[in-house]
Amino acid sequence: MRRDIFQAIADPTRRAIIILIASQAMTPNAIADNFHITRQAVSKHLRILTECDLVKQQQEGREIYYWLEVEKMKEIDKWMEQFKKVWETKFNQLDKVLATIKKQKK
Amino acid sequence: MRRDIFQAIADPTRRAIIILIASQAMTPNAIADNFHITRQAVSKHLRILTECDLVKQQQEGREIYYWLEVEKMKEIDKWMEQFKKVWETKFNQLDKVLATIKKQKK
DNA sequence: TATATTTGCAACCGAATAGTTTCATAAATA
DNA sequence: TATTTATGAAACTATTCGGTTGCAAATATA
Repeated sequence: MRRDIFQAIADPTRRAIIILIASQAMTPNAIADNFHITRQAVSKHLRILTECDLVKQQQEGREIYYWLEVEKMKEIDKWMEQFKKVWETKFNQLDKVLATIKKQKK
Repeated sequence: MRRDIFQAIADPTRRAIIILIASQAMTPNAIADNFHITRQAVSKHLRILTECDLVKQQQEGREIYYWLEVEKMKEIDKWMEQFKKVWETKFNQLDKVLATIKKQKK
């Protein structure tokens, strides 16, 4: 059972949930109201998101509030940084790539 | 068959391939040398990456060079931007979240 | 206390995933 | 020309995924 943030954000429903609870904590029922899937399916998504620490929860009576651990989202941003270098220096433009191919063929 | 960039980067091998060909174009054989899977498996990953326009290819004789379309990676960065607002304003700190929960319960 | 609400968990199911082996094709080379 | 090399596609397989229904447990309410 692979369980990392990249696999977590792969599913479009989970991405929508993430956005939904990014600015306010919500219960599973309230979250499920926004989708055409069962509350249990939402619960499973929340479990996956919780397992990779993207989401935190706190019980209030019989309700459980879930919210996004925005800090954890930074890990994706961190992974992205290595590409920013490439696209900022514009090293990887098509013509440069083709030049590299020519060079490799020699 | 869902085929989007988020699903594409979900697989760790594909993420490694992406990094590998980010700065230089490579052939499937050369890419496969870096992993403990068959060349055919790499080919399948390249097809998935190509199908969502993350990777481009150009044939040179009997070799085919693959490289990362860095421009396309910006779409991930674009999606991330909505969270940057949240973590920059530090609105989503734990204490604030808990305050929101309390408020909702009233 | 009896009932309603909120939730997570387990079992099940069809589809997708990531890998394999086998094969066909096209280009380079002996 | 015959052979080697580089590649993609097809068929197959075990596992994972995203959903469902049904159920049990805990809390709130009538």
